[in-house]
Amino acid sequence: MAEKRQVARTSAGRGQPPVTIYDVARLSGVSPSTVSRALNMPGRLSATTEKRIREVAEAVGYRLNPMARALPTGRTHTVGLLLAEMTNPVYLDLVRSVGRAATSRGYNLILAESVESGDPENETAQRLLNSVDGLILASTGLNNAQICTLAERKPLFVVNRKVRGVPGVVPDLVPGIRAALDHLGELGHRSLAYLAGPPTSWMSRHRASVLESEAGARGMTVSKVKRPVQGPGAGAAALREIEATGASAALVFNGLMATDLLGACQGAGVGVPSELSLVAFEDIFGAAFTSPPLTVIRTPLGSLGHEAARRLVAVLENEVDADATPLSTEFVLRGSTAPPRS
Amino acid sequence: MAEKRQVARTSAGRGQPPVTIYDVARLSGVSPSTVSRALNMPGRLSATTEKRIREVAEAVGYRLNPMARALPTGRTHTVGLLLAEMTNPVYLDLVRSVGRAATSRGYNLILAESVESGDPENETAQRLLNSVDGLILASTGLNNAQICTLAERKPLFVVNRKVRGVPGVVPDLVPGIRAALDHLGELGHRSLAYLAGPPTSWMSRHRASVLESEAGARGMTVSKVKRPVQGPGAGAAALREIEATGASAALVFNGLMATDLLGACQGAGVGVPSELSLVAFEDIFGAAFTSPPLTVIRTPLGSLGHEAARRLVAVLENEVDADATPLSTEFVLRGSTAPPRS
DNA sequence: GCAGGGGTGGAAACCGGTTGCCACTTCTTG
DNA sequence: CAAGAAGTGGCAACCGGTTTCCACCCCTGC
Repeated sequence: MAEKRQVARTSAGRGQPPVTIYDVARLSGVSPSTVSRALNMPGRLSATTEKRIREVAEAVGYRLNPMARALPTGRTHTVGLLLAEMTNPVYLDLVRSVGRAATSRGYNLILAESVESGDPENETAQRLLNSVDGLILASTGLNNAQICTLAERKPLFVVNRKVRGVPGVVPDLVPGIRAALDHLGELGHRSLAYLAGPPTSWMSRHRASVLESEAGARGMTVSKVKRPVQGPGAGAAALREIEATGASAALVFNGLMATDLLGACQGAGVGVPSELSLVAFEDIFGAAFTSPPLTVIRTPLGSLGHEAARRLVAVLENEVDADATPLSTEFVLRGSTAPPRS
Repeated sequence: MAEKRQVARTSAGRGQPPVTIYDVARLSGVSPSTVSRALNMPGRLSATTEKRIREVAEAVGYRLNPMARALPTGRTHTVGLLLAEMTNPVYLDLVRSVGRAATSRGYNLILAESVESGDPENETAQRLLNSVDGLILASTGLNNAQICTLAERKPLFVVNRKVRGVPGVVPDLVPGIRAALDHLGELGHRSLAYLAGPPTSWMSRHRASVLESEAGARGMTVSKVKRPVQGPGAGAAALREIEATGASAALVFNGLMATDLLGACQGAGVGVPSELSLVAFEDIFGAAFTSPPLTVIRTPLGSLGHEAARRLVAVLENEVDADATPLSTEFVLRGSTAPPRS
């Protein structure tokens, strides 16, 4: 007789227990299945009962339990965004745009940062993967094989990296790099240096390769400078390496390293742009305020995130494959370039 | 006989269906409940069966289905972070620290931004609330009543705002403001202006009030300047308002507005700090690179987020109420202040 | 007058875990 | 040596929805 609840609700949520479709069903004199249909199969029921049930649901403040829905359908209406590390302020844009694109289609965003590298990141990805319907990977340290394995389990998009067999969103580097090299060429630079990013970064290698081919086409040379170990003194170390190449202009993997390098230049009395021209990849907030303001090749990370999320949701909703909109880099001329020192 | 699956799995996830505890149970010759106990009630079973089950689970690659667990327990192991708008780069710190604190305790982070204001934000909050175990509100446009209503449903923490009856995390403004005013006082400033933030911002009002009382104690006056409508020209408008007050130094609600104002000063030929001293609340990335570099009162948003998440999880885990660690603002002297013009 | 078809709504299985209760052993202990 | 306690593990209910059948009703059309 006595209905004893076997499973105790957690005491975390104070207040009365949430109202379920069973409550709504009882109150409107129909069966639970009918309530379910009224709420998400418009037209399946007679207009009058549908309306009545809707009103009752509204009146008693019914709210769907996403977990309960997820169990039978297997769909959580959630997308995951995995970042290896997001110290770089540009990621704010990425996170925002992915979040907005997701919520605009009724999806929630689960954000995960795997500060650790290697296996832990894979572990994080695996865990994340069974809480979400689809995953977006950005700035990942995972290798291609790991990414492919993940992609077999759930729809997945990679941002800023190309992995064979896995859909990805990558901007076209050529326009930005061409404009930058044209500009540097007109100023008279012939010998350039590229300060690379982390060795695991596909994008860093990609930039180096585009840089090299475009520079070659213009009769310029590019020396690749490995990124020094990060931390205090990294900027100064990078500066020494760059000077050792004899380059008159440097292209820097990202805005953070560029501001760091700029600081090192000031500390070492190296004039920018009088003695060394600087062009940074990525237009971080603040790049316009440095002195001199940084000339950059802007990567549209916001658009990349939006695009990735948009296409991911399209896949999740079984829509005809959303055609990829092409995304491009853009050269933004500010003040950190000048003709080489005679 | 024929076991027909009534509920079709979505086709989204390719590959074989995930392995469940039923599979593990069958493979190790025990009942599903025993598997459940083996996996999350260490010691409840005999050591040998527990070990055997664990090995089988590991071997077949069993992964818990979080949704299935959430249904009976009511716990999703997820915390929500709701931001009204996160155009401000300082929020990256907040998001990261909340995310880290959450994942370090085994919780996922669901991030939501409600760009709209008013009711839509409340709607977002309500929806978010039944996907998570607890919620953190930052920079919210919600009113106190709405926040209290939310707090009745699930554990909730507010960041950078005080709401009666709802736990919150707010830094102590006094140290930062005292140091700033002492500094300005020594330089000889007597008449200050406070460029306020959005009228809905509790923190803006709080800063104004602390500013006023501390200034009064030093024989200084503070004129409150309302924030002009944002957009191009906002900085110039703010500058005119500030000049109209006759103040020789201005304190600005946040770093974004401060860099904007700084740009307007440069545009209008107003020397900073020679003609107008500037102090910004919030130490945004880039504030150190402006010219002159911005002197700021730093708000430890990262620590605030960490603290909020830490205490929230403590509540969710029914731990003895974690004692709040006091958080304080800090004055960072850079280059945007000088003695008043004669 | 009756077969057939569309419109409505209910019963019940199921998703994959968790947990209260109980039965059966095995070990203490008086 | 009997009684009670502790240790093990199975049964089955339950969380809150979704979805497949199916039954029933009413309306057509021949």
